[in-house]
Amino acid sequence: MARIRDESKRLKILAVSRRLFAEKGFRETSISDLVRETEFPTGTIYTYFPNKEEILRHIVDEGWDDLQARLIEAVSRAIHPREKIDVILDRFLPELLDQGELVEIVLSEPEELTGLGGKMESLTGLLAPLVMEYLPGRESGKPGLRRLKTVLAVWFLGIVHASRLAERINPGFDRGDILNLVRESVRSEPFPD
Amino acid sequence: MARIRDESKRLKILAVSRRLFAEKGFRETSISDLVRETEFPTGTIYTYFPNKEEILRHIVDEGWDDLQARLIEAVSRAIHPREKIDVILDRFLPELLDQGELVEIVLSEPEELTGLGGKMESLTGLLAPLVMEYLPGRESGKPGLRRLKTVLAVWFLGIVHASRLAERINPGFDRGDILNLVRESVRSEPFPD
Amino acid sequence: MARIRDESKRLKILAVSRRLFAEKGFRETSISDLVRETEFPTGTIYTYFPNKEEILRHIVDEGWDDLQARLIEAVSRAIHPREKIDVILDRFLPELLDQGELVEIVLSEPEELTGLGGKMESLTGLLAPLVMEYLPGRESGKPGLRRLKTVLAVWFLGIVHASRLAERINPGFDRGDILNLVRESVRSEPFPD
Amino acid sequence: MARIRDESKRLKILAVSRRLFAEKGFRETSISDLVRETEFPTGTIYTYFPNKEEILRHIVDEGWDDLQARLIEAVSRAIHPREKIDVILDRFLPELLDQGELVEIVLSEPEELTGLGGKMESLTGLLAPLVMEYLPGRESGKPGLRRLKTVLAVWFLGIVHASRLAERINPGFDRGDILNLVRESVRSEPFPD
DNA sequence: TATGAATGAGCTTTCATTCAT
DNA sequence: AATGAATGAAAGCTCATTCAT
Repeated sequence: MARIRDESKRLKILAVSRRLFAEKGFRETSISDLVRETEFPTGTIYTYFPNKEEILRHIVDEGWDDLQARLIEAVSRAIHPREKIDVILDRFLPELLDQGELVEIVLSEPEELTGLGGKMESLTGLLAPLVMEYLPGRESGKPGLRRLKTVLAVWFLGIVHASRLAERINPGFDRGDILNLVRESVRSEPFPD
Repeated sequence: MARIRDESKRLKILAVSRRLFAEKGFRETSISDLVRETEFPTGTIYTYFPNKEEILRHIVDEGWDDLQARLIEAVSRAIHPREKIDVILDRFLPELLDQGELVEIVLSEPEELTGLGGKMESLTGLLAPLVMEYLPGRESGKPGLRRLKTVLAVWFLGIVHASRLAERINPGFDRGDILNLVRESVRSEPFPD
Repeated sequence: MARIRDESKRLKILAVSRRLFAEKGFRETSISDLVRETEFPTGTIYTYFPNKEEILRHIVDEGWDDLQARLIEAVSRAIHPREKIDVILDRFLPELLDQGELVEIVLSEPEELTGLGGKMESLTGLLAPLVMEYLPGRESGKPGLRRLKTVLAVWFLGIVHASRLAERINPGFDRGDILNLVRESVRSEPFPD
Repeated sequence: MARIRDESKRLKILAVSRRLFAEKGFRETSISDLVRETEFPTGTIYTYFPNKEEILRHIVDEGWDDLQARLIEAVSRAIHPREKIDVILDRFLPELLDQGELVEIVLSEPEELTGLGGKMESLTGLLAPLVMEYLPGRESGKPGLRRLKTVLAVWFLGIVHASRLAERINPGFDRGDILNLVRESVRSEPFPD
């Protein structure tokens, strides 16, 4: 293996693959598609990645890690629970929905390749405490963890999938509508100063 | 006359394909997989369907039409807005989430093959008036159509996708949690007698 | 087998097949093409012909026999050598070139199926004596049989193939030009009263 | 660098294909026939040609171009009109008829694949001026271009087709007879010193 | 090290013919 | 007798990966 010097080639392979996997699908994209679009020889692709699946895994993992790292960084800078929620709604979510290709891939390709489940759990683990802290006390008390996980999953997947749909066809709403909906839903909860 | 077209064969091809498409994916399932599992010769598959894509389309369309027909029938029997919502929450939604294979396929395979967008629009068109009627008057008035479509899409896709996830991995919640969440969310809206 | 009653069906199968074999080629025409175009069920085709090759053979043989029979009939009615030649040039040849589909098939499909060689020999055997009789005495004597066969074959195949070409593409001449050429070539031979 | 493209493989594929296409026909020859006879794996065939049709096109085009190039070269070296005609009759024509496989293919396979029409027009365009120059003045003047094209086509196709026939069956004459016939016919035209 | 020709199992689909009804 | 569903071998072609150069 040895350290591969030309990082720009590696990134180009990832960028081209991400575009093609999102457009045509993973199975429908052949290595020779990548060869044509990157203008790298076949052998070069295999110098950077051991096989096609590994390219997909890197796209998803690096994309996700990047997104999550930025989320963590931004959240950690905020102090009040409310600020943290603001960061999630106003920075993380738009950034996430901007990654149309990544979203498309994660939603279409098999769990085994994308590890969507695990990623969602890791995200949930991150968000749950923040949300819990943010939620006002109620008579009936705060929701349990199980309920919280369910809410987060349904909303997260709903948002992401709806956004993907809005990018492919015209379902009568767009990404902005989705973001507004989420923001208003979250903030409509009565919040005690 | 020659042998008569055997509907049970057609159904077996559809059932086996649905299972395999859901388990392994459409592209990952080969015609010879279908041949092995149906125990029909290749030619027989092509007697009933002109090509592989058409099998998928039939699975999705017939499954969806069936689901929607039962929804329409049940809703039309209910009288009060609230009853109609009950029918959706207590009959349609569980039935939908019971169709794990169908859900898996519709969520994973390309829009061109499943027509998910169109199906969702048709469903939304059906549900929107019911929800509108059900919603209580508010000061700020009822939500606009655009907002309603967004809500319905996000919830629908979120529910369905979360349920699919719960079937594949263990994300800390199950289908029951999802159904409860939806029911309570909908019914928590203050409803005027 | 038994005698098949419906001659009109048999003829329709032959007519449709002749058209399709000429247009697309024998191998490129499938039995289901014939089924579609005749609007007969598959089984019916096989009631009239034992297999696809036999259809081709019947097209060629019946077409050729018919042509040749009319030639013989017309020639036998003529008395003088010159009249016989006239019949060939002015009746047989135009009739032959009118059978575009037949010509196309005989020229494109394999010898084994069309028996072109044998048919040409039979035609040559018929024409040679007529031409011999027609040819004027010369100092160097009349051509030998071998030479005559060669001439007849080259001319026959050249005429027929050129005519077929003129029907498919535009080579700068048409069937009329070919007929004129032949007539003038033959008649330019000085002919003693 | 990787292995270098092996021209000898390409030529072997062409040679084997030419033989099989001529013997059995294009449609009747399968890729696995080529695999068996070349002893190359399937993939290798497709390394050198994108599909079966393209193999045929290369056979026909390369064969024809070669023939025509040699004709042009030889004719351009001759000076007097008569010499040019001699070159055609004594070098080009025998060379052409020697290419039995090529002739067989060009005559049997569909125009769309062989481009016979176009090739004949190109040949005619080459020969017509030479013949025109060669032809003696006559009272009635020289033949028009249309007539000349017709003659050339009928003779060319007749010669070639008759030669092909003589190679397949025994029609009572051989290639030598055809060549003699042509030479004598052409030269019998009274030619002014 | 970088390359791209080589590989062959596997893909989807076709189709002439048969034969149960 | 008439039918058309059934058949399965064989078609043309693809493609992820390897490895000789």
